[in-house]
Amino acid sequence: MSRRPNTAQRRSEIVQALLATMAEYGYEKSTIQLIAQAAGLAPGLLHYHFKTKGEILVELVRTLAQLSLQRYHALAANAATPDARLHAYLHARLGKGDGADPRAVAAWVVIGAEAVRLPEVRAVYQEAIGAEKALLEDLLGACLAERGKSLEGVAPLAAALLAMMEGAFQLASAAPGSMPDGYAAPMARQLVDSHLAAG
Amino acid sequence: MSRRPNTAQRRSEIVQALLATMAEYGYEKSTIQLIAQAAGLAPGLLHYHFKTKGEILVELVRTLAQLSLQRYHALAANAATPDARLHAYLHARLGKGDGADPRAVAAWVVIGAEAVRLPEVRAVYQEAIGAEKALLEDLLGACLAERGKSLEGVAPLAAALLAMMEGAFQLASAAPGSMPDGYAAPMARQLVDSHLAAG
Amino acid sequence: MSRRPNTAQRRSEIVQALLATMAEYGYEKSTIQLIAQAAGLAPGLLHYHFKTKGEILVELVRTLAQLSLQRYHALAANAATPDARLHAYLHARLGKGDGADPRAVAAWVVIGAEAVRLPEVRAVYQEAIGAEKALLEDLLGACLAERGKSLEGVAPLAAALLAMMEGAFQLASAAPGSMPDGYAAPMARQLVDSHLAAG
Amino acid sequence: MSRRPNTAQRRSEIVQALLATMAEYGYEKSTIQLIAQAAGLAPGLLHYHFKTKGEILVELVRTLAQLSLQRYHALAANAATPDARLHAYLHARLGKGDGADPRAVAAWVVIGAEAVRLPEVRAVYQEAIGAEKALLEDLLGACLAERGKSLEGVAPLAAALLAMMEGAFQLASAAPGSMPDGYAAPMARQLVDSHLAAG
DNA sequence: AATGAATGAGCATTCATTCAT
DNA sequence: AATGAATGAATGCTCATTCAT
Repeated sequence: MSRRPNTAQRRSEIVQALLATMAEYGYEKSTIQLIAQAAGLAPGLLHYHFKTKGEILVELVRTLAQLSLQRYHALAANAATPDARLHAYLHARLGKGDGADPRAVAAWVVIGAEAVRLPEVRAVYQEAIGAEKALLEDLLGACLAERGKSLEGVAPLAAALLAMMEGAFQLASAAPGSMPDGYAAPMARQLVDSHLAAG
Repeated sequence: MSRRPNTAQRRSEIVQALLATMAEYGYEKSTIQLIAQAAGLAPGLLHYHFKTKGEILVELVRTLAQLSLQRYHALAANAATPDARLHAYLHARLGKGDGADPRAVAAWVVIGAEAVRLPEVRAVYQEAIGAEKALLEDLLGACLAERGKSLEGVAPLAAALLAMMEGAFQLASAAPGSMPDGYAAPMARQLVDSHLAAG
Repeated sequence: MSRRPNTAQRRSEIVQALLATMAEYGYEKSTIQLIAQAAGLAPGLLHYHFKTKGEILVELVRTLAQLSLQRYHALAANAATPDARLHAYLHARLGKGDGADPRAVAAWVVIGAEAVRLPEVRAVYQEAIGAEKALLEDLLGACLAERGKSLEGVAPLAAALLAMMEGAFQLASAAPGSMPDGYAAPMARQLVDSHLAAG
Repeated sequence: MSRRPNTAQRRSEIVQALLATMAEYGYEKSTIQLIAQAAGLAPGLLHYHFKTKGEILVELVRTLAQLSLQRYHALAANAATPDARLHAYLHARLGKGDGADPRAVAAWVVIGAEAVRLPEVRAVYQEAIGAEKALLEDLLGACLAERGKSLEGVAPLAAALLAMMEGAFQLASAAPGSMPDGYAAPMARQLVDSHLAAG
């Protein structure tokens, strides 16, 4: 008699389609037509499942943020010590292969720029950044605690590492040839290890 | 009887206007009308001085890259040692005040995202990043040489610092409240100092 | 074993929903989705009971016309003289309270404008206006006959009163604050009474 | 060197084009394309001279209101007595021929319905109605004063006449065949004359 | 009868670019 | 050099209607 809702499935398809187009065309040039085509759906249907194009973007931000956390948790499952967990984190975020998706990285860079001007995007972007920062502070704090050191400098250290990660995404997407191969994860590890040893 | 050309002046005014609008509206939403208004010029005049809107953007990228180098050179004028020059560089790029322009930072973030999809922008963006990276490698190399150390690891270290700087711009523009105040320049210095000491 | 059809009930619900939305949004902006929501029905169901949106409008015109006549007959039931019947009519159409529905009045105004351009609506609208005019001519004619006067001027008089009524609806819906409170029914009565006395 | 603005001229052309299309298609169906075509202009140009379609409508309301007053003043120029001026007014508003424009009447009816739902339209519509009502009260007041009568009942009388006029426009546009030919102006005159004589 | 997803044409609006003056 | 009007394609969004379930 009635028809089963399939909204969740469709919404996810649409968000994935935006991810794909945004990595190639940016947000503004990812037209509804283009996204619909990438999703294999009729254009009008996108506005049935999302009120505005901006809502698709916001959901994409949420999806990518969640994905990032999931990837860490998967890699950190077997990490026994604070240092191992920190390394797992840096590898999850900066390592190549193992589910690293250049499209997702490029889309994240575009999102970062949209967050500069779109309040709704900025809100969810900041939420994601805040969660990431809190996690990183926890990880660094555990490493410091194990060494019997003060937690005082943990906030700026986490901030600097976060910046390094975001910048690595930026440069990987916009100036790929200019960067050494696979520098990010090992270098981040070395820098933080030296700092923890010295501090 | 002909009046003297003021093209250079006008072009500069237009580029500055784009800088201003892009920080607030992004590139796509910085319409010719809006840029003209910000510059106090008639819309039609912009296409007299620039063939396309994209050309204004490319010139803006060049202008900002040049500005960044100038700021370093101004601050490094009195730096006598390699370490002093490196610190001057990090301060020039990450320090607050002293000519740090939030609008320019925001515009640079937007440019980074446009570089992902626009080949002409990517070209000049990579050129700027390449120059910055070369400068940074020089500075780091001099510090290592002074300590009698190998130059082997200089490329990834420069890359990591470059990433940290770009990421700091990103986060300063899109998630300002989330970051500790004035963390970037000191933390970058500490990390590189520890690394140079340990390496 | 088949359930009993409830088509008549559903059609009425849908028409009432259009009445409600049209008073607030007009006809064009009363979307099928909106009407369905106001009726508490699924959108698809509206096209099961009505072939097109226009058909709902036509049925609404008929419903309102019928309602108007019913209201007069209810109020005129106890009127013994021609003058009493005329007064009952004017009160039924122009009086406040007693079932006067501002939404119905507003909807009727909107219908009047749609009748300007939609032939199917104009047809039923004119039918309703014609019936109203005939009734009014009958009522006025009886008053004149009772006074032993000629029926000659009855048509323009009925037309003028009809116009006054329609205009009162218009102004009540679109410029409510501008009109004196409860002016319409008494003033119409006075004007027609003076005219019958003088004519 | 510079180009002379022609905005006033263009705006007027566009408003006239809306007047023409609205009489035939209503407001919602008067698409920008259609209005542009009626004005002989490119569609995009309409949004150069008006920010939104609604603004064109608002200007049309103002234009029609002004026109109505002008028509009265032209006809009343030679009226020496209060009664002559009142008759000139009724003739200006209800008389056929002499610049009576069926398209303007139909457009006014459509405007009246749009005023029900669009606040910006309602505002200017009410302003126009208010001005008309004030003028009518002045005219009626002068007639009463000349007869040495109280001005007490002037407000509802003006309101009733205003309603009659608006209703006459409505019926002339939506049910033309149903009304007697040229009934409105003479009948309005008779009704008000009887009333003034009797009151 | 009923549901809610799906379609696609149509809409107001935006905007880079052109051009007459 | 400069102005501001003009163009027309493109875009996000709306919506009556259809249809599989």
